[in-house]
Amino acid sequence: MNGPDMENSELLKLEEFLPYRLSVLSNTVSRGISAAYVDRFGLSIREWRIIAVLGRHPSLSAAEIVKMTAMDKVAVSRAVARLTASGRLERSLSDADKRRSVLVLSKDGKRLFEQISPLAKSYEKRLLKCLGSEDQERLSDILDNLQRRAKALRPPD
Amino acid sequence: MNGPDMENSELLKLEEFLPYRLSVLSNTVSRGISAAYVDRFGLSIREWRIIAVLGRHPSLSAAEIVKMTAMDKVAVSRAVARLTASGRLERSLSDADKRRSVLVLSKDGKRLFEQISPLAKSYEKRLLKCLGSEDQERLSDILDNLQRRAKALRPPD
DNA sequence: GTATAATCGTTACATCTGTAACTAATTTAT
DNA sequence: ATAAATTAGTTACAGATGTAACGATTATAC
Repeated sequence: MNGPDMENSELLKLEEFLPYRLSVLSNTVSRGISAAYVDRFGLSIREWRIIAVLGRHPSLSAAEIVKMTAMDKVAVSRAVARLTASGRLERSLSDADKRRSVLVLSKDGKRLFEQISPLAKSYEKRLLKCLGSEDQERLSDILDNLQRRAKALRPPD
Repeated sequence: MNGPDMENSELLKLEEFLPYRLSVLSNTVSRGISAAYVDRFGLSIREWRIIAVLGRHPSLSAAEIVKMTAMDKVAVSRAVARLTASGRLERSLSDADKRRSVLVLSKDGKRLFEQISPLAKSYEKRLLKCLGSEDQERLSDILDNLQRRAKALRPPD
């Protein structure tokens, strides 16, 4: 080894580097989604996430949304402000704890969730069509493992 | 179906939605990398990508870097400007085509690449430790397929 | 050869994002 | 009961980002 045709094995090949590949894939997919449906409704991806969470779990506080969306509290605060301003969300204060907000989709917000959900699912379905059903299940498990692991590997918040 | 305990199958469960899971995973991993080594050297992830590409492929133009990094040309232009300013990169103009730049790592840039490469590989190795070797190979194939597919699904640039 | 179109990279502008600082409300400790 | 610490959410600021417009150069069409 270390002769003229060694493999240079210690040097990184970006195109094979898992973090890089995940980032590129995630960006490609996100752009596809925006183009496919989120843009049309004047939503950002983050606003859409909040709609999606509140669509299935009404009456969450901002802090609970933080936990369920992997967004930080500033991002949630801003997205909630925009959604409230555009009439998709209704915000009130908790009686028990006057710091806490109680967030609920408005009629309009619910309609949005019901309109976009099937589009999102259809996109996902088309995306997954390139995999056999066995690979689909395997992928899901792998992603769970990687997520757990990645979380453990990074420094505490 | 459609009774009180229907599965609501047309409504999206964010936590199971592949694009969402990819985004969360990619962000977690990227933060881990930044914290683990990129930050220490005063590099952004994008600057690091350019270092990595030029480390293995010297004398690229900005447009070629665009193709190899999935970054857009503005992002490349800005990252190259910073890397040049900080002495990690040397920029000259092509003789044949005076629009084209010719980019090469400086001595300092090369050293950076050689220092960070093993750290990056080690991070990747630790991340992948949660998967068996069979799953690791499977994952690689799956990501390739998904990337191709996601690219095909989104509107032409 | 000249006009037109395409390419390379940068700049300008508006928006988005992350970090830290902040106010207000609640909890904990003493 | 009061002081200190914690929690919820917002705001302020600096820096990052995406889109569009731009100047400069080269390629193409006629």
